[in-house]
Amino acid sequence: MNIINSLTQSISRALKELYAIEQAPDGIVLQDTRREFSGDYTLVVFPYVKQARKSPEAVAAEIGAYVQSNLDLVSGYNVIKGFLNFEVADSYWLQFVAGGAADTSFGLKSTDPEAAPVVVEYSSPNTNKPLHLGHIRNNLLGWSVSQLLAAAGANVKKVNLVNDRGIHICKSMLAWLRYGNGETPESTGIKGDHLVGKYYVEFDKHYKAEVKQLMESGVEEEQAKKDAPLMVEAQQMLKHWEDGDPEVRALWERMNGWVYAGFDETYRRLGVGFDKVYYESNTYLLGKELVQKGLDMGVLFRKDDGSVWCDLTADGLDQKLLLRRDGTSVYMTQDLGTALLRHNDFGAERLIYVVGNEQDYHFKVLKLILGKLGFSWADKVYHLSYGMVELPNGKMKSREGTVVDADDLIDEMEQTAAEMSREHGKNDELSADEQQHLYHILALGALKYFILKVDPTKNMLFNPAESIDFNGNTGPFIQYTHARIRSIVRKAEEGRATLDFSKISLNDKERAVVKILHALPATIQAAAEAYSPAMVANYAYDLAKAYNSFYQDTPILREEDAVTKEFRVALCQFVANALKNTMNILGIEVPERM
RNA sequence: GGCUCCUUAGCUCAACUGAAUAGAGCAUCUGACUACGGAUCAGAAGGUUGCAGGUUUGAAUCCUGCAGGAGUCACCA
Repeated sequence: MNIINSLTQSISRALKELYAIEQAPDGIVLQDTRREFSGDYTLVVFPYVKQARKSPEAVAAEIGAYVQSNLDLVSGYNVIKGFLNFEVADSYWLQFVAGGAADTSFGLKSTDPEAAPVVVEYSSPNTNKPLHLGHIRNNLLGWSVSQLLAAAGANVKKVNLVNDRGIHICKSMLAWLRYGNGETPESTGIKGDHLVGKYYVEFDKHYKAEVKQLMESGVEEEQAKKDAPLMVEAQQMLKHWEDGDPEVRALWERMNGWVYAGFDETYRRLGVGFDKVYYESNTYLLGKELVQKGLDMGVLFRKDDGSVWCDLTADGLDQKLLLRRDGTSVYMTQDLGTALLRHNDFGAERLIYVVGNEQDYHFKVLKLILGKLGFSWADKVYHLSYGMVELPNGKMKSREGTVVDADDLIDEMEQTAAEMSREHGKNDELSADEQQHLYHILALGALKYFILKVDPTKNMLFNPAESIDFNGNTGPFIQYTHARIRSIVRKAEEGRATLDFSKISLNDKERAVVKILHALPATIQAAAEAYSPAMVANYAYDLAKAYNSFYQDTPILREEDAVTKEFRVALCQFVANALKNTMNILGIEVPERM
């Protein structure tokens, strides 16, 4: 049994027997004893002193004595003010290592494929331009949270909702017709999504010129923006698209096809994927029936001009439009529809949307309206709201050319990784292909770790010039630690035997590593509850750091005592497995050598 | 302007639901290569946790006010 559960149960009994305090074991919080004090786990007794009617020192001493006499695994305790520090017997740690070292899935729960799934939507790109740094955070988070929830036992389904229709795509299409000269990804060698993005920019350029011209001839800015011939034509094209005009549809399919090929390539390089892909062109009409239902139920109302609204003023919000006066739907209408579709498709236990915090308001409203429409599962909708990625000079702005392109960034990372590897690496015997693969996983390890180690809810700063490092608290640091361990374990592989570790005594560095390993399952559980890959990333770093410190001044293969040596090799193996599993949750591969 | 979120070392980030002297990395300085892999390790220096109050035995964490920043408040998505 887990020592922490044993402790909290024993403490719970102690509180009851000594002071008649009813405190369930779950409610008792143990924290890791701070380094400067001796002990492994600490109970803060202040919350109980009032009821116990004794001094903090007395309460701590009495609980300590009770627990030690009732739990063999507690080898001692000490009291400092109101802090009761428990010492756990080495025998417990040794048994833990003996049992877990060879468990390649340590810390990971198995999933029941029959369980109601947790559906995670992420990525959800527009098809008019390539992916950039903001999308990278979204994709890495979406993938990692999916891995994390799966590691905590959830049956995860990853979905993508591609925004493949709308005025923005028509802009690219129109510009391509006008100025494209029949260019294709094949004819130009330009990746499909970038080619389409190029024409989106091209549209904007010519459109701006038209607006400027109109304004110079005396038209108001707002009117000019509506009247510019290119905009009028794009609107017409959208209408033709909605009417199913074969020519427009054919062009749309062709250009979207280029974009999908480009996206697939970027997804592949990022190492992310989906169980199901939805297309907005199939779902954008959904939701209208829901609006009708809402009208019938009386939770929505129609204004004189025919538009339909939901009144949320009672919830402290405004009125929200759900159907335009021409009867067409808006974003919210579609999202109501797709939520229902997804709920029906999966019978989901939870519907998670990985979407930036700029849409906090949207999701608040979405949940409210779903509730008003009578869907009991409205509270299963969870908006995983993440912070913006900022650049040193503020937000990314395509007009100012400050957008960090996803493909460019990966390219640069791979180049840097290659340079670093040639400088430091021990991979001369690798083939050219293997080296390329290594550079790739190091590059992505650095990038992914850099982004995922930050609390998802917080905005983060990304400095392209100097942000990504390969030393210190980085992905490659952890990858390096893994490679180094694997090197040791490979060398130790001959003549390994299962020996009885029970006579060993642990040194401080060993104990520190074992305690961190011991905390892995609880860490994954807590991280999953918080939807925070950052907690996993920080864990992996703590473990690697503690291991490196242990490694530095403790002989392993050089150790002469066979049992101690075998124990240390087992500990190495254990750490390697834990690093591999935690990095895998982050979507990061760990190499055998680097 | 209304609402929401944020502000921790020079910089980038930690600190689980309030707990002991607020921790890492980068940058700076000093040590460790006769190596189980130095992409490492050991150490130094660096803080009035934006400011002012309050609650509490105890506050970076909870409450109020203020300052600064971000987001949002579309018949865009």
